[in-house]
Formats: sequence, C-alpha cells, structure tokens
Amino acid sequence: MSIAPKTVTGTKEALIEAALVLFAEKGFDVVSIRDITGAAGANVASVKYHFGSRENLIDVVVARLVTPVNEERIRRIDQLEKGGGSLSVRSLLEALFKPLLSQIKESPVSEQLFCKLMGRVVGERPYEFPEVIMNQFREIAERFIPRFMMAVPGLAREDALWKIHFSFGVLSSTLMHGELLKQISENTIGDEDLETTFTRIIDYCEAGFSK
Amino acid sequence: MSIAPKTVTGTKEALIEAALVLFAEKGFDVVSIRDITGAAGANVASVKYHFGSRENLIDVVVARLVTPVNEERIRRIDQLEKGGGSLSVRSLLEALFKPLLSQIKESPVSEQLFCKLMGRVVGERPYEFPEVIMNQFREIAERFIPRFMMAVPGLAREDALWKIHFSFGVLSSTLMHGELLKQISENTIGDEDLETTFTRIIDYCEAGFSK
DNA sequence: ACTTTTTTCAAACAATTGTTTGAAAAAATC
DNA sequence: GATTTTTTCAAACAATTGTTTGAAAAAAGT
Repeated sequence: MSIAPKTVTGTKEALIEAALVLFAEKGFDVVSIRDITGAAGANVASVKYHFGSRENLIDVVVARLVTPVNEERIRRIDQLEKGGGSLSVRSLLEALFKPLLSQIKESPVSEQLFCKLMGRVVGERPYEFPEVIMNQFREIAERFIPRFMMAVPGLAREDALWKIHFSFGVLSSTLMHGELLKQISENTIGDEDLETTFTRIIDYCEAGFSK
Repeated sequence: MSIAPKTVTGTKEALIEAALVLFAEKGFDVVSIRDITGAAGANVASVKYHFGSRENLIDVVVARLVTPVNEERIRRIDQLEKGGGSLSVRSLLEALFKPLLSQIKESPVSEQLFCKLMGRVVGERPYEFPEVIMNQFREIAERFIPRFMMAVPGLAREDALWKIHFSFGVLSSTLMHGELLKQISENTIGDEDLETTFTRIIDYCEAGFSK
C-alpha cells in the first residue's frame, strides 16, 4: 500500500482520461486510437491490450461518465420517495438533471469539456449503449415515469414519456451547444454560472409538464 | 426542351440525392465518398468534378435541405407581421417549426430519413455551416427574437434567447431520436402522425415561454 | 536468483479514406 | 462533320484507420 502520486496512474488510466478529453473535444467518430495513445503517451497497441478494442474503450469511458450520474439519480429518487406523498415535477426534474451537475464538479476535465462529452453521450448516437448502461436507464425509467404521472394529474403514460424525452432534449442540446448561444448573442450571454443555467433548464421543462 | 424521365436526373443530382439518403442514415462523418458515388452509380472522381470536394457536397446537401425551410420561416413571419399587433408565442413557434413539416412532405426520401437528416443538421455539429446559411439564421434570429420578447411581457432578450435555444433542442432531439422513444416504450408509442408530434412539441415549448 | 506473468513497444498488416491524374467517352458548338 | 467543351472513368496517390504480431522490457511471484 503505497502513496501513489497523482500523475502516475498507469497506462490504462491515462488512456481513459486522454480518450475522455479527446472525445469531448472532437466526438467519438473522429478521434483515432493514435490520437488517444499519442495524448496518453502510450503505444498504439495499448488500447488493444487494455481494452480489447476501440469500441470497448468507448464503452468504458461512457460507463465511467454515466454510471455515477445514474446512481445518484437512483439515490435521489429513493430519498424523495422516502418522504412519502406525491412528488412535484420540479423535484423529479432536479433528481434527473442535478446529478449531472454533481458529476461535472468533480470531473478531471474542465466544465466545458465535460458538458460537451456528456452532451454527446446523451444527444449523439454514434454507437449503441452497452447493455449495462441500458439497464441503468431502464431502471430509471421505471422509477421516474410513474412518479411523473402522479405529479401531473391526468397525465397519460404516453404523454409523460414524450415530455421526459423533450426534457432530455433540452438538457443535451444545451450541454452540447452551450457555446453556440454565446456566439449567436455576440457574447452578451453565456457567462453565467452552470447552476443558473440548470435552473433555467428546469424552469423551462417544468412549465412543459403543466397539462 | 425535352421531357426528361424522372429517373434521368444527371450525375450531379444523383450524387446529391444519394448523399442525402446516406447522410440521413449514418451521419456526415461516417459516409465516405465511395459510399455516395457507389449508391449514385457514379465514379469516385465525380464528386471532385461536380462539387470540388466532399465538404462542398455536404454544404450543397445541407443548403438544399435548410434553405427552403428558412425561406418559409421568413414568409411566415412576414405574413404574421402583416396582421399587425402582438404575436402569440404559439404562432411564432409554429412559424419556426412548421416549415420543417412542409419540407418533409415534399421530400424525396422517407419521412423518417428526412427527420433524421434534418435533426443531424440542427443538432449535430460536425462541421461549420456555410456562410450563406449562417446569414439565413441570423436574419431569422433578428426577426423572431424581438417578437418573442413582445409576446411575453417582461421577457428579457437573454431569456428569450435561452428559451428559443431550448425549443430548438426539443425539436432536434425529437427529430433525431424519434425511434428511440418507440423503442423505450416497447412500441406503445411513436406510431402517431408527425403533425401530432409537432403539436406535442409546440405545446411543450409554448408552456416553457410562460414567464 | 530464477521463473512466470504482465506490460510495453516498434513494425507491419490490410482496409479505407479523400483526392488526383490523364486519357477516353459523350455532348455541345460551330 | 469537325472542333471544342463537358463529363466520365479506371487507376493510382498519399494518408490514415483499427488491428495484429512477436519480441523486448518490466513487474510479480516463487
């Protein structure tokens, strides 16, 4: 049991982190194995050795990114349900979205990069989610959908699904193209805190659930 | 002046249409020139000859897709403003989104494919818009933003920008991942008319503008 | 110290990428 | 019908892709 310096994390870890940054910057499709191994200071063959294939590495990166978020979502809905009674749309949206904020804060990469990558994971679909993650989402859906239906009296399951889908659209497009807004508004916008932006998103989505 | 059979549209046109279908199916990044020329029954070099480069071909495809939509947006806001007085948020959203519906209807490819491609254009950003199209968007922004501000008393420009941005997020994510919802809901959803879906989207976004 | 396992690495692999060439073929122009 | 222009095409180009090899190096186990 030794005290390992932060910078010495081993090749495997270095690959994951390098891939994280590069995927965030350029997208999954465009980044090559050589880009990744180059940035990580590792050999081209190291990806095959440690992950088996490029696709597997992507899965690992995505899992590392998404899993803690989904876990916090479950924790939050647990907590909410512990209170008993009906839950508000707002509290449900917060339980779905705010875990992203938590994760962003303790991310090794910059807030902006993390947002882009997470946005890609949610919004882009260049590949299929690994089954592990699909199951996470299924569980979340099972937990949240009935709660949304209870929160808005008379809301059919079909409508709830659509509205949740729309809400994730708002979230992902904002994460991915946050800087676009800054650019369009000639930099009069976008300097605000990320939490403020999340409040904006939740405000907007909450209104969309009003029947 | 001869009566040209539909199927004989020339290589250039065939390339555009083949590219349209392939881009819609697989995304801009993934489709190669050989995919396109192969599907179009043309030579590999034909892209260079007719368009100069792969990137130019993409621009042409995107322009062909987006331009008529933007033109109809301008026509619609013209028409709305002709009436005088304040415009409702709903009418503005319809003026922004319904042109997509019109275009989808007279599209050479299937509704589903068209949706995916349009969603990619709006939501994915693998490349920069050509300047012509950026100008279209700028004009639309200039026309619509003040109208949204008038439609919602007390709505700051900054807030209007955010909400419009969110609304486009809803639109694009729905276009891109429409079939995802069908899949999640185990096919209990998604068979509805596209116009119904657009009404859903507009309903949802309209609510988001309520201060 | 020796053996075994894990890990790294340069080099090469086969496949695919966008682009370019230069000469045919087709069409248009005169 | 001859000339010019436009268009097609097979072939090759240089670059990059993910993957694989087999041997060297490092680490771990005994």
